[in-house]
Amino acid sequence: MAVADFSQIRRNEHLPARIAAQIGREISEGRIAPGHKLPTEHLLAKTFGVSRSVIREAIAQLRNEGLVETRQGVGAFATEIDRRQSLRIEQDDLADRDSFRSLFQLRLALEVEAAALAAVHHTLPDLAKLDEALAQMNGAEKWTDQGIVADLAFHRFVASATRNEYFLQFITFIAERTHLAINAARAAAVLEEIVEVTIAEHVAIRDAIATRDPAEAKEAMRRHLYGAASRLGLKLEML
Amino acid sequence: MAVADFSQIRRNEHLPARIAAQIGREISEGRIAPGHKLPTEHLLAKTFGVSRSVIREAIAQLRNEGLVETRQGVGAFATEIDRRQSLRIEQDDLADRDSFRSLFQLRLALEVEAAALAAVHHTLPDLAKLDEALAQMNGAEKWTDQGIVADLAFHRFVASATRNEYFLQFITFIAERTHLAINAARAAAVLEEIVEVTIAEHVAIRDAIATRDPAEAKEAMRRHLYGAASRLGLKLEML
DNA sequence: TCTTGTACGGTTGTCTGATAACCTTATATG
DNA sequence: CATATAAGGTTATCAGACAACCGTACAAGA
Repeated sequence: MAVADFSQIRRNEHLPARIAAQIGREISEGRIAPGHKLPTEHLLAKTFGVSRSVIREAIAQLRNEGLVETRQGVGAFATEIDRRQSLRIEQDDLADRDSFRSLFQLRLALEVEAAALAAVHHTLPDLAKLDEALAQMNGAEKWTDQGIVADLAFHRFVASATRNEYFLQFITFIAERTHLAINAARAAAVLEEIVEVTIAEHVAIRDAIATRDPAEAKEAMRRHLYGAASRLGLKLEML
Repeated sequence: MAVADFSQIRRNEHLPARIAAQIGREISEGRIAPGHKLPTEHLLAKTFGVSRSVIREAIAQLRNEGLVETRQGVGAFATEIDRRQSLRIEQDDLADRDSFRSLFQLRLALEVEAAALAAVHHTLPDLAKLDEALAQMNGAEKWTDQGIVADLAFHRFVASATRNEYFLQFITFIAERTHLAINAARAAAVLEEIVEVTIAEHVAIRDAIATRDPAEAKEAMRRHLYGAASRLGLKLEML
């Protein structure tokens, strides 16, 4: 684990990223209202005590996120809300237990529906992939990340079997975020329990999908995610 | 309508955005594999025929998306998939009917669950906001965007009443994307039908939430979104 | 008085060149 | 063989200049 610790040392964030984060916060917390103009690049450079090109790189980042739009000769403006082009999940936010639970609750909604869609749309190669992931879970040694990798793969294959690209993107993204957050919390004891107990739950999901039973697939996925949340000490709502 | 047409003229995209899009495509289409190194800034500047600072701004954008990570003195690398920090929905993709239906199906899963959570967690001010949005729907003149604005507000308030920040962010984002796509398709005739027919459906959602009945809230939201999809000519799956 | 054209000042977009900081590899030394 | 140093290459930041664009003010003409 010592080597892993060193690899987790965080490189300092570059100036443009830090400045973009600050300006982004000003905008998302309402201190710069939508449609309003940002200070000029020259003034921002003086204010932050950096060169203008650092400011330009920061604004390029914000522009890419859709938080800011620039007009040559005029200035940079905070956009109206509906111009935002991406959804971000800040990993640091997930260190907060309530935020983590909130994301897990949202993941539940998506994955339960995905299980039902997979029950309808899966193909034989999809089933083979699920079986492969199950086999990797069975072979996973304790105290390693291998069980988690197999778990992520299982969920990714379920999402892929929906034949819906957005379910695949969203579920893969959210599942990875939640697992990264679990890793960061270093709940090593929880990892072991997850690996052992959830194999049966994953098998139940696989079997419900294979028998093309959407209601049972939903139920199996629900049981699995509630179980996972419970093992993580999270209290989800079953509605 | 003529004035509106003129306001839609599109500004040329700046060089860094265009270059970031090209490099991003190379990465997402697998021609630059995860973990592999990009050409140096100097070489990219020569290849694209631009200055190095344009390249740096492009890379800053890609870095912000998590597609690329840079190491000073070494180079820029395409990231492993799990380092991607945001979910994007490209508006152009939603011009494709199947993609639009896929996103709508995902929206269904989220909004149905949100209605149930709102039934449990809403407050009196939440109900007042829902009523306000309903009043705006009633007052909306045909052939304007006002009905859509009220509809978006209604869904945003439902999501807010879940008391779950991620439901709020995700639902707001997806609802706006779908409405922008509808606008872009200029289905003016459909707009009128949406505004008139769906008020009753929204009222049913509001009432189920107010009576704290999660199952009924789910059912009401389901009927609303299936109805909306049907009016848009989309065939969703009810599972 | 109203409309059109021009000038001016300010701001963003891009370019050029330089140095700092970092990383990797090769070579020298004990 | 292990450690230290040098060299070369690359990114990160800085500074300055000019191009392109925009908004406003003012002048000229109808």
